[in-house]
Amino acid sequence: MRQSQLFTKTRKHAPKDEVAKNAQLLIRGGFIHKEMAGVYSFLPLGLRVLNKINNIVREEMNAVGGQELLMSVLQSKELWEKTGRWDDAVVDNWFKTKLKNGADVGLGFTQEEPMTNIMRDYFSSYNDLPKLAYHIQWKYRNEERAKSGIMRGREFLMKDLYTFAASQQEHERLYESVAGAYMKVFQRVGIGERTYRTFASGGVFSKYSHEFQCLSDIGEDTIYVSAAKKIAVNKEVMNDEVLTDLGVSKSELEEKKAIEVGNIFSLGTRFSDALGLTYKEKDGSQKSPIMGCYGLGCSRLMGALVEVFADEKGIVWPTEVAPFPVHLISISSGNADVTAEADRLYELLKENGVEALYDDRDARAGEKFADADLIGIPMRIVVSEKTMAEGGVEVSGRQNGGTSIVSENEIIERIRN
RNA sequence: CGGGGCGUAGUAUACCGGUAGUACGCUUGGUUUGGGACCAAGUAGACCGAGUUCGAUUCUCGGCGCCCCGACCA
Repeated sequence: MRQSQLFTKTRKHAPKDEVAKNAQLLIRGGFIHKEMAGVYSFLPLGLRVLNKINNIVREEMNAVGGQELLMSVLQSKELWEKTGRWDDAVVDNWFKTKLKNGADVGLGFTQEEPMTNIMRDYFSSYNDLPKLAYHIQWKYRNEERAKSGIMRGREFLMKDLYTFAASQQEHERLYESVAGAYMKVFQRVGIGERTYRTFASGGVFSKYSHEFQCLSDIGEDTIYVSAAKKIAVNKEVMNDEVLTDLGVSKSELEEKKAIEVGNIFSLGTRFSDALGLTYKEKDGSQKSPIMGCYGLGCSRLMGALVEVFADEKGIVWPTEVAPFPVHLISISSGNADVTAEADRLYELLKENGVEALYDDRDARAGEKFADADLIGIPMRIVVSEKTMAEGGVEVSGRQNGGTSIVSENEIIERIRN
């Protein structure tokens, strides 16, 4: 994409109504636009990042057998009354409204109920189990206090997967399988090393749930971590009993702040029972499937990546989620030969399937470099009089900054590695 | 929801009870051209409402909005 055509522009100053680093940098770079507290629109660059994250999540969910669907945001009151979750006294962050005919509807804050209800139409036999289904959908939660940019909003994009198993053993196998897929997602987006599967409060149907906590000083959660054992415990559930369960002593654990980027739960038969989701066992008996639910905040993860990787110059995107893999910059200084050469390279990249953000703007070098640093694309290719004289293009990495002159023949090869 | 803070051009900021200045941006012209150039001329602003006052952007009250700390976070 030609940067001159991009409708967004960068800004030198962060808006004064944002303190969170992720929001400041994402707004300055033209990735997001604030609509109101806790509500952001995703602009072309931001949407590209979000889609890259979604696709990684999608690939890993598919890899463990997840089937994607898309459930509605509008939710009927009747369904949620069956599980007792319509009541404001039970769930206080519903956004609710009414249809023209007066019927109550809510904007989905999660989808256990509709997912379970959908499966009623299709589950009939033990042969139908196990099943894993997920969607990536906007969630609406009327938070009393939105904060931290896109990390805790009232509207946010979340992947939620649900598993249906015929036995506890099968459920546990699915649970571990999805947990493994989560770690793969976090590895692919570059935070695998610093993300811990963390013991957290389980709710009614299991002793613990697991959170995926990414170490960061700006995190809202406090966890206790053993880097050696790769174990972590949320402060919420930290007590002697938990330590015994995990086989660690308090002295091995270090207190850290962390961002919750995922949370997985065993649900037992709470939802299948309440909504009448059953199947026939071999012996002809009617049984309720055992469920699990697995949330991963895609938009929050995007914010977390900014928080974790950004430096004083701007965002540093991990390669897999960068809006473009390559930032091509022409420093033409009015020299038409340089522009022609950069245009040609842009076309060459395109022909080879490499999507580049091409800074073809009529601007000075300093401005282009500063913008490139802010936008945070991992690989930079510069075409200028200097590089033409040296018979190549200049390649540098956003993270390490080291530059080298590379011949055009080599460049495609290099990008692919 | 308790506590605190803040609303001034597109953005960031300043001053002031007598209608607002600076920087960036943007427009025009010129000189520049590898790390946010320079000169010149332009452009554009007091959240809303009420009150006090001769006069309110400034003071008071209310509303709305935003941020932070805490609580909450299925």
